[in-house]
Amino acid sequence: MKLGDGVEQAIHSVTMLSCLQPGSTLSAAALAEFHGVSTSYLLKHLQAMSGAGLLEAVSGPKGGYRLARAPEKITLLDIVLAVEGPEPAFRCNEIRLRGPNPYTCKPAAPCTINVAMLRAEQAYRAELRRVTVAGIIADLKTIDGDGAIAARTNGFLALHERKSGTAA
Amino acid sequence: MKLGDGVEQAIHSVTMLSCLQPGSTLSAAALAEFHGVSTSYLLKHLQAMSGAGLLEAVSGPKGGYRLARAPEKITLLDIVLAVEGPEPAFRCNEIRLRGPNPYTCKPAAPCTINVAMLRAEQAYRAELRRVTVAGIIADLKTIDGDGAIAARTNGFLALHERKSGTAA
DNA sequence: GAACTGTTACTCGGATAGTTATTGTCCGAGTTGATTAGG
DNA sequence: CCTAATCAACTCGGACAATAACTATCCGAGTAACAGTTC
Repeated sequence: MKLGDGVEQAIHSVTMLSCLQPGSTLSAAALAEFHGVSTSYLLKHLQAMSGAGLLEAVSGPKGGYRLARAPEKITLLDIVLAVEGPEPAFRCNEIRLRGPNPYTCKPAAPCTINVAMLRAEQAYRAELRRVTVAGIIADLKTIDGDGAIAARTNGFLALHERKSGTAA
Repeated sequence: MKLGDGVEQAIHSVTMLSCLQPGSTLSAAALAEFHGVSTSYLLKHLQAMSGAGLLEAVSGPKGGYRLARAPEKITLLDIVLAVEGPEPAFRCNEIRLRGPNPYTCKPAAPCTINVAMLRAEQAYRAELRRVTVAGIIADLKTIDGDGAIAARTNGFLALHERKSGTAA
């Protein structure tokens, strides 16, 4: 039961990408520099999210990443599944069927333990599905009373945002 | 987001231990043989649960493991935490504080992302807390119409159960 | 001066090593039961 | 025949390798901007 560190990087990156103006992009190098993490490793997760349809990648100079959907349409679950993979955390190996005396044929009876674990994980995912990137930004603004966080983000974006005229 | 295979083994072992009569024990070797897994590796998790206060270990010949509490008092969450460790799956490394322009001092504002992830994990744990070992057995009996599963378990227990007169 | 073309530099993308956590295994300490000698 | 000490075997407990996953990195393919050239 451990999530990789890449999940945090991915969520923060998406959060930051949601702060820039429509059509603009931000390079992976800038995102990595802002968060103080490895550029190449962050790229790995950005690519995963790009493949999952969460982000759009723009090649060439003045290129970078940009959100493929509105922040209201991106949930934490989308990000976690894109980075960590869609398979559930608990996978039943059916060890009850192994051993010296396996069931002759019992395909109809599901493993009760597997059902319980999957139900718990569905609750976990449902909770993550309730949180959107837009909601995170809203909560952040509520906390950021003096605007220090927003000022820092905007200051960095002013230097690295790519207002390429490719779209809109 | 992946749980170790040991969790499944641990839950199945606890479920089986709950089927034997009060005071009796079952050796780790028997549990491993029944489930067709490595004995030494299963021991590792049985020890963890013993240290967590879920199981009681009896040394010497005719020894083995036995439940330390009633099946109604043991939840899936207890087992998962004992095996996988109590630390949460998502740990915030505060990467927002890193980078070229960290906050000068902002300890009061919590990381919104961390809060959301932890809340989801609490939902996950709450769901696991609702499921007790006794409940699993009850559900199993409901499914096991012809009694094939119970017959197999009882047959194995008749051979390997240790009705040591150590306790009650 | 404007348009076209070639170059160039910058981007993402996937394939490649290093490190850590998980899985699997082994041997030693402790304890109980049986055995055996003595009363 | 009963009792007690001794022996032995079986158990759990923690320390030790092998494997897989995660982390970090490098180089190549592609693309858009820029500079130079030509009309």
